[in-house]
Amino acid sequence: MGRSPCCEKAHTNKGAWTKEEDDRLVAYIRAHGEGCWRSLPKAAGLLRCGKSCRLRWINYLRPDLKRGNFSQQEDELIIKLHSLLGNKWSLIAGRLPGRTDNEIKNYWNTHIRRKLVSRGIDPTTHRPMNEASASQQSKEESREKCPDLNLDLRINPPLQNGHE
DNA sequence: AATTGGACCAACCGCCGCCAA
DNA sequence: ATTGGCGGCGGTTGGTCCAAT
Repeated sequence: MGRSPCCEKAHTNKGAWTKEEDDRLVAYIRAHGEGCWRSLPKAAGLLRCGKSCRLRWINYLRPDLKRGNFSQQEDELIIKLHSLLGNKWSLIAGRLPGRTDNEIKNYWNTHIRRKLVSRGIDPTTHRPMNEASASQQSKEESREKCPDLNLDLRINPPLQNGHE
């Protein structure tokens, strides 16, 4: 038997969020902060599963989100970080203030991947298409190529926005 | 004007690691 | 030492928009 579902699916909404649901979620988190996602929906009066609330908040409702087009600098940074970290979107997002892992993942898949391919660069290995091998070595090389990048990755405490 | 195919993006699914019991 | 619940992550899907035909 698999693990039990994270919530009572029969009593939860799915799909796009309504304005009212957004308002409820924002109001609740402003008042109580990000706490236990599992119990949040009930406490906030939402017919959603906790995971859905968390995702909506992190990817869309958080007040510190930048949104809008990616700048050229962000573009280059994502490519550099991806060459070093691979598909570790959350780590990459941690280096781009105001951007979410989901947003970066989408942006990578729709824009950057194609851009690299059109340049003849393999988006997985970050090497010219005709030398698909030696990906491990490439990581070491790119580390040397990007000494400006602070790769001392660490976990920071959550931003204290003083949930107004 | 209608159709269609691709691009984009929000949201879901399923797995994994951590940690408390 | 084991187990089950939870949060978090990456992959994927599905709906919407828009440009090309």
